Amino acid sequence: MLDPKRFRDDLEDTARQLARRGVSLDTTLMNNLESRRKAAQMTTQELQSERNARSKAIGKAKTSGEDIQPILDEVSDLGDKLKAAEQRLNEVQGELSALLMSIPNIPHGSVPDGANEDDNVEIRRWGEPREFDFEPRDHVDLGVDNGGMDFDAAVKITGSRFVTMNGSIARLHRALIQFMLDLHSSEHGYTEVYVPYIVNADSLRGTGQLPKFEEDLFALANEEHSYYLIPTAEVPVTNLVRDSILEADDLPLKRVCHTPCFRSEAGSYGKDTRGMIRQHQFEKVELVQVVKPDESMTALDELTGHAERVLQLLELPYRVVNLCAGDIGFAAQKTLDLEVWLPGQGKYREISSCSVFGDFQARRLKARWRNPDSKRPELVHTVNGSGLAIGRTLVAVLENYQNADGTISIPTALDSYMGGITTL
RNA sequence: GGAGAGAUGGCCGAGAGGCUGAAGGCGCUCCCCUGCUAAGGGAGUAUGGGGUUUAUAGCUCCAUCGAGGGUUCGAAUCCCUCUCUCUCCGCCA
Repeated sequence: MLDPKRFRDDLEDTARQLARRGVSLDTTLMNNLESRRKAAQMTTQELQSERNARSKAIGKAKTSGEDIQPILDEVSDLGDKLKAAEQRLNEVQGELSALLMSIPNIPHGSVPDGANEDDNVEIRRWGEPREFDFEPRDHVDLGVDNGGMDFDAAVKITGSRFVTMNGSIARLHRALIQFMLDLHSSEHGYTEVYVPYIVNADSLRGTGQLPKFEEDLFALANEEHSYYLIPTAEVPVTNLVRDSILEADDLPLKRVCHTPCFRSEAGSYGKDTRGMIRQHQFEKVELVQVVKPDESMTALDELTGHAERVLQLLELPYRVVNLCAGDIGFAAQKTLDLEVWLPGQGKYREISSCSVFGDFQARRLKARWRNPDSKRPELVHTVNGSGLAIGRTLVAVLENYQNADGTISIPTALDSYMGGITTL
C-alpha cells in the first residue's frame, strides 16, 4: 500500500507516476473520498470528545453526591449522533482503504518506460550459450527418454501441469535445492528458515497477493478457515516480520527458504503447456531481505548477485533484464529478472525474479524498525528474489549439459550432492 | 474429538463499571552519588490516526488491555461470537 498522505499532498504527481504502469488513478474520486473521510473523521472525533467529557463529569458528580439527571438529559441524543457519525466514517474508510489496497506500487526512477515485456531492458549477460555439434533436445524428450520424468503419471494422479520424477533425475532435483540452500546460508549470510506452506488471508494481504489476485491462488475449501496454498515462500517468510518493531541491529534480516509453490496459472491457458516450465506445483529457494529504507536499492543488487552466483557456479549462461514499468508486479518498485539460456527452446527464459518493494509491503504488514536517529518506529523496506526456481534450474541443467547420446553430465558444483553420479 | 483454565505495555503482574493509557516490579535510557566491583537516589520509557504547522518540534483531539459485536451517560472490568495459548484425556506422523 502506498502512503495515504501521497494521495492528499501529491495526488497529481502520484497519478502521473502510476500512469507509467498503465494505471489510471481517478483523482476526482480520490479527492472526493478524502474530503468525505476528513469531514466524517472530524465530526466523529468531536462527538467522541464531547461524550468523554460528559461521562467524566457524570462520574465526578456522582461520587460527590450531586444530582446527575441534568447532565444525563444533555447527553440523551449524543449516543445516536455518535453512532451515525461512526457508521459514516466506517463506510468512507472502508471505501478508501479498499481503493488504496488495489493501487499498485510506484515504479522506481531506474525502471524503464514501457507497456509490456517487449520493452524490458537487458542490462548484462554472463556466459556463452554452448555450441552443439548435434541438435539439442528439450528437457521433456531428455527427461522422458531417460525414464526420470513422467508427465503422464502426473496427469493420472492429478491433472495437467504436474510432473513426477524418478531415480537420478529426482535426486538431481533434490541436489539443486540442497546446493542452493547451502550456498546462500553458508556464503551469502542468509539464515535458513522453515515455514508453513498454507497461509491465511492476512498474510497474503501483507505481501500484496490479496485482494487483487485471488484467482492466481489455490484456496483450501474449508468452512472454518480461509486458507491458501502459498504461491511463493515470499508470503510466509516476509510475514515473519508482520506486526513487529525491529531493532536497528536486527537489520538487514536475511532469510533463505525452500518451499513448494502452488499457482493456479489462471489466464495462462495454452502457454508453456509442454514440460516443466509452467507447473501448478514447483519448488523454489527464495531469498528475502528486510532492510533499512536507505539500503533497499543496494540490497536488490546484492540479492540479485546472490541469485546470479547460483547460475555462475552451475555454469549456466544467463542475462539480467530490467523489467519495464508496465511489466513489474503489483507490489514491486523495481524488478530484475534472471533469464537462463535454454538450448531446447533456443532462448532465454525467466529463472529468477528479484524485486524491491520499498515500504509498500511493510505498510500492509505493519513491519517497522526503530530508527535510532528519530527514535521512532519507521517502516522497513522489503526485498526478495528466487535463488532459484528449482524446476526451471533442472530444465536448464538437463538442456545445457546434454550429450549427443542423450545422457546428461552433472555440473561439478553438484558433485558432493549426487553421491558419485556424474552422468545421468 | 472430550473436559477445564487463560489472553493486560519489552517482560512479569495488579485492576472486577467512572478520576486507569492502565498500580507495582523487572528491564532499558538519561542524570546524580560512589576512586574498581556491588549498592543507592532522581527523572523518563506503548502504538496508530486526525487537526494545527511549509515541515519538524510543539500543542491538541481520537482510538487501542487477543479480535469483532452488544449493554451503558461511561467498559480492561458486564453479555455474545470468534481466534489463539495452556493443562488433562483420547487419537496420531
